[in-house]
Amino acid sequence: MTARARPAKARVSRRDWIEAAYQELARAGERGVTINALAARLGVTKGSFYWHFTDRPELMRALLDRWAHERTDEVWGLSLGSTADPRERLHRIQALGREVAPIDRAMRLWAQHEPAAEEAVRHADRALLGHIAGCLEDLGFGAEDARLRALLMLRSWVGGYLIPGESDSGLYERTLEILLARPT
Amino acid sequence: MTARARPAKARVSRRDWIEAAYQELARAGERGVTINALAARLGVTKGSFYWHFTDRPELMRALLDRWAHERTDEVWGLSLGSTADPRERLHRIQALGREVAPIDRAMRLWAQHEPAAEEAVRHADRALLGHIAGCLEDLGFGAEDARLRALLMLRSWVGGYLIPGESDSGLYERTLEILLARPT
DNA sequence: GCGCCAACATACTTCAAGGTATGGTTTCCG
DNA sequence: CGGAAACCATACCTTGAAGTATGTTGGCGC
Repeated sequence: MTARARPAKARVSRRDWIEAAYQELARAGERGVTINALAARLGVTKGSFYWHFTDRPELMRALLDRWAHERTDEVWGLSLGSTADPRERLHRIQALGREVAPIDRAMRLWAQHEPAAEEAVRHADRALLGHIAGCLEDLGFGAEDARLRALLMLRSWVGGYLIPGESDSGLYERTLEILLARPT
Repeated sequence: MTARARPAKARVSRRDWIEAAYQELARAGERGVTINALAARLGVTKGSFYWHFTDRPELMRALLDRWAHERTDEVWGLSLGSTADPRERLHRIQALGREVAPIDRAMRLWAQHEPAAEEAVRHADRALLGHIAGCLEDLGFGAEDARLRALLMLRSWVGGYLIPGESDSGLYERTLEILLARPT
């Protein structure tokens, strides 16, 4: 136990910086990740930061890595260790989505003006869409139709980030009903 | 025709500033709307800006107004002057969506960190959702179901802003099919 | 033809954020 | 114990954008 508490003499590791930045990214977006704010939060000054990192871009790259790995693990955890029932798996995806909403939203907003972040989101989405489409195929949808409905599910999901005010409880349930409705 | 060209001696009106800012907002987002950039684009300097406006927030409020009115007119134009066929009207909504995508996206991104913009988007969405739901009711959906499907349509629509890479042609057609599918 | 004022130019200040330079302190290791 | 390396504080520089203060000009009224 190598001194995890820090109330006394600060001493902050590189990982601590990345964690704090990650939290701040999820909370206030990319532009909210400022060196001074993080330093204050960690109880140190910029001197510490520029010891562990050469510049801000390096920190931001580390955040991309951290998110990519976390997201990979999450989708991985969805694939195994779960029921074989496709509907149940889709519900778990939605539940996961609600959990990771803050950081997911921050990443997607960041990706709007940062090619590296865009690439990370693109990559993560490819995996997630594949997983969703897999569930839909297990439910009997054709490959192309499954891909389309998976994309529609993702779009309606992240679309909520950009629509203020609306927060109908039980919306996800009924959304899933519609997306799983067979063409008559 | 009061001298619309400006290659010679600049002379820029307040409306010109708002127009240029509006273009730049749609192109590069809210943070892309800088005084100097607009001045260069208009062939003048900041001195002109601070003549017509007291500060930047005033310009941004003007942009909110301009967008709100434009959006109102658009939704208005959808209501009248159109076919009575609800499906056709939904198609026109989608077509309109493609047209206004840049400024719509910029507004929604801006609304993420600006309460005034959020309120404007909220208000515009309320009207648009009402209109879409109206079309769906005309197609025989119940009021609550229509509201839900309208929201789903809007979400899937704006969700595309935050999902990189995907741009399936003919996606809107098939999306509408799914959203209009009756529960079996 | 003269003044005057709207409309702009120029040069300056301010502020926040990233980044640098350098010196001080703690820790560990021989 | 002594010093080197890790770790951090302090003070400073730089940049870009907003905002200010004041000089300058073109055109219109009369």
